[in-house]
Amino acid sequence: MDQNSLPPIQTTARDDAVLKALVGFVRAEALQPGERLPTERILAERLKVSRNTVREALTRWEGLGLVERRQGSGTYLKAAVSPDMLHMPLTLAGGNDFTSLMQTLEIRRALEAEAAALCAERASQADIAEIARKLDVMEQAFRTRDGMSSEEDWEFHQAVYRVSGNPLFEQIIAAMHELFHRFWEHPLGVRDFGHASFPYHRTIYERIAARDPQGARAEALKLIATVEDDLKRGAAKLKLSSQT
Amino acid sequence: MDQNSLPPIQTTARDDAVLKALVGFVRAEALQPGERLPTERILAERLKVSRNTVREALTRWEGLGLVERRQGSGTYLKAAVSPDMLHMPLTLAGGNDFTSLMQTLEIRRALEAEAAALCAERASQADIAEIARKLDVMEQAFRTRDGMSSEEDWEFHQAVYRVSGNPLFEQIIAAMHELFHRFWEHPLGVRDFGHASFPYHRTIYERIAARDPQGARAEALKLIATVEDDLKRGAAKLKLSSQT
DNA sequence: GTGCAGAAATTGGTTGGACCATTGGACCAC
DNA sequence: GTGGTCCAATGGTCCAACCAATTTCTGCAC
Repeated sequence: MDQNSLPPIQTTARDDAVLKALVGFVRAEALQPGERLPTERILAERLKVSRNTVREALTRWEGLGLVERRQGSGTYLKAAVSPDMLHMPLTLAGGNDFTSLMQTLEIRRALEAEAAALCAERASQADIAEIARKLDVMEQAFRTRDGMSSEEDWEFHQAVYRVSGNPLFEQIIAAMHELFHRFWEHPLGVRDFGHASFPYHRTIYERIAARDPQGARAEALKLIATVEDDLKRGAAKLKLSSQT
Repeated sequence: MDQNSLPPIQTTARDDAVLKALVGFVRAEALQPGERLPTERILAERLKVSRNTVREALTRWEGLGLVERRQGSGTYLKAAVSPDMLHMPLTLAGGNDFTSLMQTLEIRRALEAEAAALCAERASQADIAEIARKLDVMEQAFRTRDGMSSEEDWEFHQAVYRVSGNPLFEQIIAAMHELFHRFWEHPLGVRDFGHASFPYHRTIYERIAARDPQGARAEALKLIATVEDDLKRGAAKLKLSSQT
């Protein structure tokens, strides 16, 4: 017998129903991220459920990053919602040690290479100009501040992800970026972290502008490789200093 | 001044505290996935908080897939927890249409290529033998059932992810696989879906066994390309049939 | 009128207690 | 054994109140 031919039935799902109603409300009112949604008390009254149930539902959304609650102020939409949303909560074991950073970098290498390749395939002239702009800003910041242009660097990469035409790239990387933010800032005490990766930003851009997916992929791989080297150098230095 | 040197204080964070206490409990009791954790009432009493607060905390964990609640039975651990867990909830807009599947495939292509390359770098002799075993099972299933060896196919890929040495690959892909499970089974009505990708499983294995990261990466890219072609064919067929 | 301190209303966070719905085991009749 | 009934345990929901943070309003001094 096919296991799937007799799925478990669904009897009650109050808070799920609340969330579905809320999705409908957001769409009906065309709420944008940042806007405030009705208070818990009003929702409870309108939906004819207890405030407690509303709170459980909102807690779910908060956990998924869809909504932000501010005591005394209200509950605010943080991201666009749609009826056919798919949730993919990932919980990664491991803290901010060398291994975890390395593993994160491997994921980033995978996504970065693919995003650069897709970007080279799909970028319009306007997209290419936009990326060029971000690159200029980044290089400017790099020269004036001599490195540590992490904010502008991030914007350049974000632009590449966006132009790739696949929002999943940006979402996944953004989630990781937020998690490891502190460490991208001061990773293991290596002062010139990311210095070596600088020239590859331009080469990636050039391959994208030349509509060369394979080339863009290769340059992206090189960029991440330099970051990995930096990381290894930092780890080695740490190990050395801890032995003294 | 460094923004991070003065983090906002935590006046109230009851449910977070509950979760932290729960992490401690799980570790202290060495609870394994599948085991039951204390009832909400007991937790509330022990932690000196209201049962409602406990429920909100558990709702968070449930949303993250860490825990499963069964009414009348109890709350069960669904995944390993650790103090330095990192949560990365992703919500993907768009349903199970062609575009979404295509975007998912692009992510998979990125990760698959990288995982195969890492696998080729790091696999031990035992690992290679394990992958060979999965490959044999898959090819066997393919021959006897003439295609549609999705379960065994999945196990082969999982083995590659595992041997890559980076658990993040397996986690991310597993989450996506679960989401799109129904569609990997019967994607857009294409009966021989995945047929064309069959030979590349062996070529990937061969490149891994030969310790050839670049080759493994290239073969993995080819494999996903065939799946993408299948998907496009299916979409075209659908479009055609909807026009009649 | 303007500015500002303090009161008041609003809103999410927490509490305690109650009841409902489901589960799973114990027990019993057949 | 099979099938039923009962019962205690457990998660799900509800209510009413209060706490804490925030926002808004009010009224006074100038």
